[in-house]
Amino acid sequence: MTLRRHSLLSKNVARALRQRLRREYQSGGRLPSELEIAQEYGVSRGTIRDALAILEREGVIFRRQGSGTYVNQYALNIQASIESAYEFTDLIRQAGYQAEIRPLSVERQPLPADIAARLERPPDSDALFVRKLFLADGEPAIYCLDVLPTDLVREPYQPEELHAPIFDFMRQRCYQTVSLVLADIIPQVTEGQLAELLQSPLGQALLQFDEVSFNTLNKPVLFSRVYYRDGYVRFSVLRKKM
Amino acid sequence: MTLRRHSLLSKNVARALRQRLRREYQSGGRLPSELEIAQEYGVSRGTIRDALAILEREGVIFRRQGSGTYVNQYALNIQASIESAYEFTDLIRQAGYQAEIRPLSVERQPLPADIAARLERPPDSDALFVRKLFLADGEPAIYCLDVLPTDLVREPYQPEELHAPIFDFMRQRCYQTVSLVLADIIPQVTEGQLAELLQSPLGQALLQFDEVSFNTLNKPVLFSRVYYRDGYVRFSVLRKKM
DNA sequence: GAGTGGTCTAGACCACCAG
DNA sequence: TGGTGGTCTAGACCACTCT
Repeated sequence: MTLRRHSLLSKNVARALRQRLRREYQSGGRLPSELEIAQEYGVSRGTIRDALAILEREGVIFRRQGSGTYVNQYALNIQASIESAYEFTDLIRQAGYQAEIRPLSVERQPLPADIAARLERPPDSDALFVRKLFLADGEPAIYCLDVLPTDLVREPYQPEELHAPIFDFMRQRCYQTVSLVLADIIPQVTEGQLAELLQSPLGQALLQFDEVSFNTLNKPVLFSRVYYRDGYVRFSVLRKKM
Repeated sequence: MTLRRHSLLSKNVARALRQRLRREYQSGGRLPSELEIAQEYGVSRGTIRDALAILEREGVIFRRQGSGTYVNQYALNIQASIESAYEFTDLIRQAGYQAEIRPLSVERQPLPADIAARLERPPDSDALFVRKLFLADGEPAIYCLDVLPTDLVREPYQPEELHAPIFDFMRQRCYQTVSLVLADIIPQVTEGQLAELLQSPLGQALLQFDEVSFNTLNKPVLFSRVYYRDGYVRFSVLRKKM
């Protein structure tokens, strides 16, 4: 069994500090010095700095050399950080709505050329096309098309399994773990079928994400095209100046 | 004078490695072990790990415990990483176009309530409204409105100075350094004035960024609303699974 | 079992900020 | 001038991967 110590001391401290910030520093303020925190948690200063680095990357704190470590009260309330790959249902719930999945279809089709190229597969090779709709308080909020090359599937499965999150399916039936997602952000306008599916008026703006997912060996294993209706889910980005 | 050593050893190594990757690892591959790299550069393993951590955050490499450090050839060619705050002209140039700035207007107006709230200012307090257009190969690509509270301006200035990047103006005339930008990503449709300005047909999709910039003390100092025409600049996001 | 990355420690010196 | 964060070192042990 994995020991608690390994791989988690700094992360544990980061988690503890994060909770403490939400409790005691809602309106900002300065943290104790790194040395004090280190002594308080009984770890070395380096470990504390690792923990603080995690929180700094999240934007939750910022540091000023010679002065101290401060809390960023604004970053505590970001709706959906674009850098974390959440499940869609989590996204919807975090935005304050009741989440629901509506499976639409599962088909086997040949890969169109553009998707084949991004998956580094020969064109017209066989793939699973899985279409799903995600509802927020009963209203369509997210439409998702997943394209999975058929030859990756290693185990037999029930069709219903494709209604669950695709990453779970890939782990269990393809032995593929996704570790990285490269997404293109594309503004889009509702038209044609999309209007019906999302019950969105023609000409309304949407956010389209074209995503390629890579496994731990950095090979592309999944293409996804996702449409977000504005209003239900909104993304925030934290840009740091260097 | 600041010594070369301080604050830069790991960043220097990161830069050197980044260049080396672009030269020698365009199609992926495995790096030497951390110990070997450390000896090669004559630094400790900890410093190498700091450097590799920078590259890993950029997505340029990924590591597999017990196996090695590998190059991610896909992340090398991202057009515009959404997490770095570039100048607009850089964005356009990186996309392969000739960049040009066209100043539109500078006005003093009272702050509307929604922007005032995000800047934590009283409504109707005075602010500078700076409007600019950025062209790619002569075609409108980005429209930008900057809203700067007037009381932040500390030094007299020439109107032309507001044609330069706003962050430069803030540093020089307001003594304000922006260290963090919080952006909301909003899909939008061309309409009204925007169509004329961007010379974009009505009903075309745009990307709108609503940004609040914070200074080093984490106080909001600038609101910006930016519209990107799709096609000229496209954003990519790298999502890491944890 | 040998080699890799992941984590942690203890100590040092530096640049920066504030009183 | 004392305290803070920023950086670097040398060494240790661990879990994981590969063969």
